[in-house]
Amino acid sequence: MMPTVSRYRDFSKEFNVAKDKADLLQGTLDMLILKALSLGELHGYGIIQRIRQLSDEMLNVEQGSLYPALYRIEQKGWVSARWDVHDTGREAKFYKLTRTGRKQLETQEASWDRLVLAIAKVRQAT
Amino acid sequence: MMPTVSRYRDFSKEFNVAKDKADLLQGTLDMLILKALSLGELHGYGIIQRIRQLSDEMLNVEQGSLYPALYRIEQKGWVSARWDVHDTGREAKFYKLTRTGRKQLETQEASWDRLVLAIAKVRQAT
DNA sequence: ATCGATGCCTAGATTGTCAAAGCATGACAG
DNA sequence: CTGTCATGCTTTGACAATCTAGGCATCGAT
Repeated sequence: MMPTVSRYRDFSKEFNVAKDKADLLQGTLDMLILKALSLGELHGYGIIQRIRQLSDEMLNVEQGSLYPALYRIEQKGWVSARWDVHDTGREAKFYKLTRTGRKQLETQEASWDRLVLAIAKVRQAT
Repeated sequence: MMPTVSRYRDFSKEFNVAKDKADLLQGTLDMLILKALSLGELHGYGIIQRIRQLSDEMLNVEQGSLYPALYRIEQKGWVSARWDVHDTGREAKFYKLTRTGRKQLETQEASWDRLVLAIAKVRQAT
């Protein structure tokens, strides 16, 4: 046993730069989108703004993250989409929570709560 | 040799024990490892057990996640490693938090708190 | 005329986690 | 003695989600 040389890939080039804005953790975006939509029908770009606003500018969802996520979520039947014109006269794709989506939101929130609790337990250890 | 697939089998399903096991979200593992090591020097396998125990069995870190993470973390200088023999007489690779690692733990904990807060803000919206 | 904000979409890269496998040793039951 | 199990480290490959960085189009204001 006891190998002398490690052969894991070398990530040492990375340098940790402090960012003022927090990157989303994988798995949280769906919940945020569903939550945003639970407050009412909304189009993609509006979802980004709503999440940013509700989080006091702490969460910034990139478009390149959002739209694929919306597609994914729609495929799963958690939201339904339709093109519509909104007050400004511009067209946009409006998303609406389905019943399944609302269920899913509850599930994901419960999951999130469990994770937060579990991590809190670890962190409070002395 | 290797008995079919049994080694990593999830016995909670077979024994019908509701584990409520949460999958780790990407980005949380480093913090958990650093936290575990902040309680004292430990080897890899022990880190897994410690995290599982501290989280009341809610968090289960796979070996295939842990060891690459440890390597990554060591490359960043957050931990130092040395081979040693422990009380059982077996060899193991012991990891120890460096000063940089302790700072990093604080940073990641602050980050985590910010994320949890931000998500809480979104979630409490009506 | 230009420019920023709005609005949607995509390709590619990155990255972390997991599943699964291999190897090795010690303890212990049979 | 032999087999099995828990311990212990390593590696490969798959996978999924996010981000970067573009593209396109419309609109209002300068």
